[in-house]
Amino acid sequence: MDTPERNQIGTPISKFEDSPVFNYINSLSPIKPVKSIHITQTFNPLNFSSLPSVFTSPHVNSHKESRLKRHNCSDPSKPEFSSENGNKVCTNEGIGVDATQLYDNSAELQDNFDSGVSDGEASVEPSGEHSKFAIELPRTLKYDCGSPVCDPAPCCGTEAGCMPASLVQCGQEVSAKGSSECEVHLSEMRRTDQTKEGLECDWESLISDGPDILIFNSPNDSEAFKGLIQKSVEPLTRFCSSLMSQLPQNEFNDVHKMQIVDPVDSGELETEDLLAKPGEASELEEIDQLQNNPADTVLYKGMSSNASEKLDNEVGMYMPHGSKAITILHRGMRRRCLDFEMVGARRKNLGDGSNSSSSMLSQSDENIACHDKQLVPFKPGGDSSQCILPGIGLHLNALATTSKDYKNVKHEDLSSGRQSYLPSSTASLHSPSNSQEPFLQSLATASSERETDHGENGAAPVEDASQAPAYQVSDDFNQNSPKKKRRRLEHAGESDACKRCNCKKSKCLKLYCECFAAGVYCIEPCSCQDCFNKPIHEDTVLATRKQIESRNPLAFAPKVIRNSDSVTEIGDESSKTPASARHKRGCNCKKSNCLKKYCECYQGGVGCSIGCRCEGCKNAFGRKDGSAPIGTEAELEEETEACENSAVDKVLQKPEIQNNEEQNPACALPMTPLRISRPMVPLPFSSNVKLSRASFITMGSSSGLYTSQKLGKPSILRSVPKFEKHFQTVPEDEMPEILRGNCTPSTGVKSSSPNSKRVSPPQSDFGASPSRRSGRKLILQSIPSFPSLTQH
DNA sequence: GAGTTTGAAACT
DNA sequence: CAGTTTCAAACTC
Repeated sequence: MDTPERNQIGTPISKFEDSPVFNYINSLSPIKPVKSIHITQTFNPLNFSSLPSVFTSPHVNSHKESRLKRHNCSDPSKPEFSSENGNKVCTNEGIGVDATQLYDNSAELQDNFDSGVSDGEASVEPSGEHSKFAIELPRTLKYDCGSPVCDPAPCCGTEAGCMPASLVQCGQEVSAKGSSECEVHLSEMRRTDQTKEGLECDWESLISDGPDILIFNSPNDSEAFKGLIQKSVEPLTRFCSSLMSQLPQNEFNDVHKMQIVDPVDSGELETEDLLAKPGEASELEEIDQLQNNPADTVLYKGMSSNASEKLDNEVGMYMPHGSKAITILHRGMRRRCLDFEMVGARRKNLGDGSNSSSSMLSQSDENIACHDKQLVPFKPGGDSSQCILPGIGLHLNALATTSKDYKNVKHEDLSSGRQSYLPSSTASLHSPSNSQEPFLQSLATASSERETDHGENGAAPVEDASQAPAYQVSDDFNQNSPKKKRRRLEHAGESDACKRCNCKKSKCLKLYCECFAAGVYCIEPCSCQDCFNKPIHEDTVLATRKQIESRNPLAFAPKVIRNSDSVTEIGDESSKTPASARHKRGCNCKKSNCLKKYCECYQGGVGCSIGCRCEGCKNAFGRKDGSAPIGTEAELEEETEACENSAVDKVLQKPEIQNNEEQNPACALPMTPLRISRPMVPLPFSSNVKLSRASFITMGSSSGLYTSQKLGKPSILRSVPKFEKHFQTVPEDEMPEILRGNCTPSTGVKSSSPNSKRVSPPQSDFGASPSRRSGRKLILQSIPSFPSLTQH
């Protein structure tokens, strides 16, 4: 494919169509067309516009679904287009026509990429717009990845933790399939949310069936990375991806270096610089750097030679960034869903793993496991959610809110992660990474070294990472009794990703089980009996989840929605409820006065709202009547109450939490990347309930994420600040989204969900309230980063 | 560690 | 939709 096609890439689509090559390609396997379509979509700015829709969640899903169907019907000629493809196309919406046109191009591009090494060049050649676009995406991704912690951390020995979502997914997908397919899968995964169960099946089948070797085929790691990125971003076209792959790599490399040298500032500066210089020049510079930095090239690109083994490592290296970016988009979904789904995928891959290098799989698994473990904590919260993140469920939220002791959380996450065998890396990824960030930061230096090593020596890093946490793990193991667990949770941050349940009759397949509710698998530390919430019973878990979600679409959604302070200020309810965040459904406390953890609001560190049906509410975070103290007041109250109650934990922990939240916008805003991701992610999971909320994350799911960012020290996260702004705004959005989707009658979620009653109040408030509007505006603004890319 | 309390989740 | 039961966490001793 070295032929003229490359040159053509940059040329207008029309030319492609006319070109014989185009026709030839069309005649070729249908598969390519699909991918191409996918890619094309990514290019089209409209696609980005579609992203927002994704944010909307439930009702959005419905839209997408309808669209998908339409597309599918429209493209009967292309049997190859599975529902998945259709979905993809649909997501692009307005793009439809363009997609078809680009379709061919994309195919060509793919061929070129496949051919090999030339990718980057080819991608570069394309017109400035595309290239810029591609570049921007990577940047955005970086931002998303955002939290410096996450990025660096992954690189660090802790990779397991960091790698998480992106790696997990990428690793799984990549390992199992090819980068190209990974893209498809990612899109599918997104879609799955949107699409219905049927689609899920397809997705799974694809994963399982997917060529194991695509990765190997990929000329270099960059492609795999690209794939990941693309997956995350769908909108990117292949050549764009190629550009991204190069640029991102460079950037990433630089970032890593910067981080290593000066973890704190370097990251941000770079990101800023990149942002400031979106132009081609920057790209060229980056490219030049890559070329000039043999080491980097070796790390990222060099893989091609030794490939399989190194790929994993490299992928891990890359993935964090790409994955993060992706995660940002998909975080919400991934947290939980990823945990479960991904696990399944991974299993399949493992099962099939025999073909590809076992070593790679094992490594990826380890990484994933680590991530999962981290995630487990959560939150899912993201990162997965993730633990995603801490995923996003209560855990995630709690994590976000309670990010009490980052260190503690980290320990738990890590320990739990290691101990537990969590397959779901994706969901947890987000959250986990975040949660771990602090910890990672502490390890930063070591990690940085590891990264470098890692890039060079794939396997070693992983082992190191595993080892590093080991000591922590031991601690956790020592504490198995419920009380100990409790203490752990309390100290570590209750919510943190590692939730440990003690279920005896529910088999951990009901929302009674915190682990299950958080979208994470139970792990060793759990004292549950007859536990089915394990990867082994993935099918059962998924089925149960679906069932529960069918009853209540929001069942796995984060229970606590946090609004930014600004929003609260603006918001109508917010005025009433000082708390920055609100419990999704509201509590129903009657005896605890909302002063104990029996109260979900209190547990989540949020004030009670109108939606609460509690009696005698004295929630320190904010009373139902709105008298609740805001900010300092709340803290004071808490402290006083804590003193009264002699709840030492409360005094120590909660105040911190509040402080964290308020002080750190990111923290305050559950929105951390995870949440943002959530919105971005197609809640559509509806079909795949799994993905839907998980936020992880939280962090849902990806709960861990929140904490990480919040907790994350500025130094590491510095690069993040900008993101935080976006996120902050986003968080607001998130609430609205959740609420919207659920609340708005149109969404239908409400109707379906038993909780709709409870939910509705807050929703209505948000919807009507100006605050909410502001939230949207913010969202739009915040989102721009993505759109900006599209604009080109 | 055992027992009690509590409120969400699940069921009818 | 309301009421009841089940469940597991939170809490107390």
